[in-house]
Amino acid sequence: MNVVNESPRRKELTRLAAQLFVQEGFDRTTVRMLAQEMGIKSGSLFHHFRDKQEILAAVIEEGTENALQIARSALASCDNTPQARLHAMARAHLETLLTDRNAHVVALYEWRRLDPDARDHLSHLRDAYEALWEQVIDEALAAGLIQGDRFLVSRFVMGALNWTVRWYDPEGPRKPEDLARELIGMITSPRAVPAAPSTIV
Amino acid sequence: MNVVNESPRRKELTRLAAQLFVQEGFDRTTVRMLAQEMGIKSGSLFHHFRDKQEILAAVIEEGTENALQIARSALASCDNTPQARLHAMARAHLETLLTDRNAHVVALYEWRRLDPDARDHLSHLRDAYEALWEQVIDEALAAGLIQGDRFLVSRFVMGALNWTVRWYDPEGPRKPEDLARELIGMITSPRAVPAAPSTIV
DNA sequence: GGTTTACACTAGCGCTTGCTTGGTTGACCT
DNA sequence: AGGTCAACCAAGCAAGCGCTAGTGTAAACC
Repeated sequence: MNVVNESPRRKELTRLAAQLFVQEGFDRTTVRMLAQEMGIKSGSLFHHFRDKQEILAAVIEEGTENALQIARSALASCDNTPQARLHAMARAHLETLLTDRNAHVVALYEWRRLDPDARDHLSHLRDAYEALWEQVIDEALAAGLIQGDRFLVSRFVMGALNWTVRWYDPEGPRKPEDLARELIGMITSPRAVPAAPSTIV
Repeated sequence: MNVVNESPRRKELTRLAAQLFVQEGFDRTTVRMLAQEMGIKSGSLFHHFRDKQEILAAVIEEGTENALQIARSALASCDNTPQARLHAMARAHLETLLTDRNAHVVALYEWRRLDPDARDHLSHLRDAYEALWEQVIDEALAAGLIQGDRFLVSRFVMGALNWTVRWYDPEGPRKPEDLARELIGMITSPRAVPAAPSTIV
């Protein structure tokens, strides 16, 4: 049995599982359904994963690690101003929700189906991601770009962003860039909003 | 079998079901667990509800109708300024999340477990509620209190508010009033934020 | 050439699920 | 006294569940 997400085969199976978990929900997705989607028989599934729980954990781990990596590189490559960093985080968050949508929907909706061990491990990953946000928001507060309580502002912002998975349509006219700009514009003082990056037409 | 939520007995059973659905999730809550929590045998449950699905629909219907009613009376009894109406809606929303927490958590997390008929009926209720929000936000936009795209602003605000069910602690120091004030303060221009109501110390 | 490894198969065990059936109880009405 | 009705119960059915056991096979390695 594979134990790490490194195996390409396992990675592909994880991706398929994420899709089914979104469609049906974790509990209603049976191992037989998973196996069929993967083109194998249900027994063969347990060669790749110890049990059904481990598939859920793999899905969430994959998505969260990607989000963390994207956010870090977005912060590393943007201007070093509070505005630019805030914008980069929002944009990175929304782009992750687009490219890794299934995994993130699963993470948001099925978190409580994780057993305690997996939840413990994965909450460290999630905390690392949220810490990035809180740091960027702290900088914006210190610069007077936004006002309010540090804790509440970060919760509100992450709530607004995470909620997008319930209504955002990737096929629609609005791009992640647009959403990010609008959100940052909404929470910053009007006079403080910088011009949009030059990539926008 | 009862068919309306009017029966007091059924209303009480619905309340208990909401609690279990939050604790365990809809799919993992068995009819035997529900029956035990209600102090009856599993077969007796089907005297009150046609099937398990109907219990879920009853829970969500109850919560949404309460939210709608509270929001309407909050709007009816507040000052007729965009600020006051915005604030009243946010506060009403958060207070509903507090008093009817279980039902709302179920509505947010288990919506997709509804069968198409129930979903159709309940989405009309939900649309009526969201229409209240969009109206109030339109007024705030027209008054120049906030800026941005009508659609996006309302989604962001509702996202921030709904997300509170994931982190808000009713036992903590922050009251719904505080959260509402902070959120409105965050999205409105600083100079436009009115003084807090006199009930705040 | 023999052994190991990765991946897949068939068959089915033991258990739980939502729901049904047929019948009982006790409060209330006429 | 006789009838009604909501509320409940004991028992169990058919279907589906996660997972295991044991086996086959083709490629990779020594």
